[in-house]
Amino acid sequence: MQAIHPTKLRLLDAGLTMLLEHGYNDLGIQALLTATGTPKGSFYHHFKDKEDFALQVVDRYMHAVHVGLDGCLRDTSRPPLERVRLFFKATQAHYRTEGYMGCLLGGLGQELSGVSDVFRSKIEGCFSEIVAQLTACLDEARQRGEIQPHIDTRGMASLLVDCWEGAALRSRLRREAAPLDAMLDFYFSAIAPTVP
Amino acid sequence: MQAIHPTKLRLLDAGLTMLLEHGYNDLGIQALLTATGTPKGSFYHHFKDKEDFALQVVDRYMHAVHVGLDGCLRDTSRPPLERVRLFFKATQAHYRTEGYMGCLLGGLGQELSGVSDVFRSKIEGCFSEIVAQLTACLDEARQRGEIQPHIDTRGMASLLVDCWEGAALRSRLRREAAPLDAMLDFYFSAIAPTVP
DNA sequence: CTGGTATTAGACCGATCGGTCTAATACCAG
DNA sequence: CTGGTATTAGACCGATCGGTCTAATACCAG
Repeated sequence: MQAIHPTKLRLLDAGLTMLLEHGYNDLGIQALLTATGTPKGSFYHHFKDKEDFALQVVDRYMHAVHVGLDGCLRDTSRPPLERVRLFFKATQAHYRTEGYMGCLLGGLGQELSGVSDVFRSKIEGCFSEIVAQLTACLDEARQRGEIQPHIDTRGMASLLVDCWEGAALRSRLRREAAPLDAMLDFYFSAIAPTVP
Repeated sequence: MQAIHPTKLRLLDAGLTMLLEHGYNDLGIQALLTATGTPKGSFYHHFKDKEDFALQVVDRYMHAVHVGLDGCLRDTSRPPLERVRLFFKATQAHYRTEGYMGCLLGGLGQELSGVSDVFRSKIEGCFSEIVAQLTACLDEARQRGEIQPHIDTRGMASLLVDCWEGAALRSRLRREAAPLDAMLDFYFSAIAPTVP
């Protein structure tokens, strides 16, 4: 594995924050260069074009997501459903540090999927990777009898991700965590009702 | 009530479709003018600027939403929960006619809320209008005992809208209705479980 | 130190952006 | 028909966009 050149890393890091705030079309290359003190030649040395850059930012974002998923979902000291919930609570905590700007995948997905099949399939691919990880954990919950045996775990994982993205949008609009909490409470009480 | 000038109407109608597909920043004024055969002078006669235009497109979108809400939710021949569900099924049918491009509010909300407080509060205002209408209908369901009496109807209405938006994004990414159906099935079976 | 490659530096490019402006024309009230 | 206003028409504007290019410089292997 080749180390990432520090200049490239700086651009990708700034790109994540700036893409989250501005989206794709409102983010000018020049603004990125000014913010990071990078000359234009460096940018086009490390990236083919703006699209390539944004796709690599998404890759880095997804790398972080996978680290989070692995860290939470493989913690066998906790019951599987609790691990899933912890992952989303951790994600929520991360959103807070960014000022509740929502999820990069949701943002770019909404902005670009009508216009770019490259981004559309890229983002859809990211979501389905996340769904796959969550599905495995829900399967484990089903095996342990924590959720009912007839449940379609893949469908339930997909639903969870979808609803989460909706709550993340609302959280972005309101700049607060409440919609995320409400969504998680509803989902988990519905999937594993506490029997009185 | 003053009649809307036909040119303005043409621009607003085309704007709805084009904003849904392209989003705000990727939609050029010139593209809109070419698509509608309108000279630039007309555009700036009817609209102060691009932002004013987009906000008026949102107003028209919301007008249609309110017509749909009124049409469904006031149909007292059906139980309230069924009316709510019918509203979303009708919305889903409308998405289909646009090729599953999702919801304009979700699209513009994601793209612009990080960068424009005008749009952020506008879109949030739209969502809370919808939530208010749905809340009234859920209240009616609660009165009739179709949902449990302790339920926070406003919270449940807000949640419904949020999850719907998430499912609409996924539907946009996948260009199909499945995520919308899955979300509605889950929500309604959770809020009013069919007792075996 | 030497030579070759990776990277930086930023001037420069055409295209397009949103928006302005003036003159021509359509429309409508009297 | 007349006069005044609403609307159309599109040339034009500066600013900025993403991207290219060449020369200078940094870096690293031998």
